Amino acid sequence: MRNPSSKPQAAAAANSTGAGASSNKTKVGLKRGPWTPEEDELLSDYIKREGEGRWRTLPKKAGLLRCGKSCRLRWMNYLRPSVKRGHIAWDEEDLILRLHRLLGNRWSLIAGRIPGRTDNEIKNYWNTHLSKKLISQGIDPRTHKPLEPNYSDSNNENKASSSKLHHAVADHPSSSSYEPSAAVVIKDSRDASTSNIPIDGIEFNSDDQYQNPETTAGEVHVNMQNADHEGDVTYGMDLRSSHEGFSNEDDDDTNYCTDDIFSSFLNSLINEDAFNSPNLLQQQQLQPNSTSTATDCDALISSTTAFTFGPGWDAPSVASTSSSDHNDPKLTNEKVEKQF
DNA sequence: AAAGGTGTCAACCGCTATAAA
DNA sequence: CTTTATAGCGGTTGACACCTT
Repeated sequence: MRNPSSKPQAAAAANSTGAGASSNKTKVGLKRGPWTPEEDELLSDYIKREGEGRWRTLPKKAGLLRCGKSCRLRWMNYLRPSVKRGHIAWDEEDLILRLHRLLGNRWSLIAGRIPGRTDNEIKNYWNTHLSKKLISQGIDPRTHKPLEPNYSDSNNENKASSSKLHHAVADHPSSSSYEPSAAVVIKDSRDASTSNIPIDGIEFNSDDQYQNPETTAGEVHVNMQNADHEGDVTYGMDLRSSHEGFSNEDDDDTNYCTDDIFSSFLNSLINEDAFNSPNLLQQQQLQPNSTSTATDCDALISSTTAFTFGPGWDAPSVASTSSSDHNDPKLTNEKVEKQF
């Protein structure tokens, strides 16, 4: 197995053909493939001077023979100072698992909750590690439920294009085949599909799921029926904004809310999820050698804007012993309210 | 030691959403 | 309303390092 931390330098140093590129120069003389240190420097210097944005014109101004898209990707996934590289810690992995269970293949959303990690990195990590890990534990990575006996067969039948075996486990489009039982309907404004998110103990507007994206666009209806807090809470949210934070410019509609609200909402879902998931508890029990501590998690979480977990998230042992507290939607709601 | 297989991940592709002209 | 530019997303590819035989 390769040392992941050594890869960036190696990749950056490689200056010939690149991943996904059949030739080095195509499309009117634009260079493709791995970035050289010189190109990285040009791009970094330019962005430090001029700032991000205007990607189409950036390469020319920066003296790069790359398309703007490639520049943007390189900056976002590699050169940005905030990008954290290296091994994904256990608590990060755990958070990815929880978020994937909630959100499906919404890599950008997941990445937005994990400081310093990019969607590409998380997607790769999921495809290469976590999905296999779940399968080895008898868990369907698409649904986070126990695998069906014929999982592999049906999965392969539905494969459309990937020819590599190791891609098969990752070949689960975010919504088309992902049909958990429960139901948060999250409509991505960019996307005609919806995510159907399983959350035990919370009932979510199940009538509309998958059927009518228009009627549910941008909204999550949460009906906390088993709580002291009765009545519906409607969250309108632009999921695209999660990466950069909300603009707060188009909040004419009072139903629409800020990133903080979405953050809090998601936090509450994660907390709910954390204490209602046998799979996660099982997984946590499978990590006896984990060095993760509450401090680790605190450090991770504190660096995220408006991202506050309750104490029960900190350590698996707490989750297993005080789950009743964290199943209490009242507490979850109080945490949400504290955000304001 | 060599060949083939496998795993990893940076980079690419195609597509959609949004804003501005 | 249409067109164009820009930004961003998820899925996929392929080079390369490592592993196994």
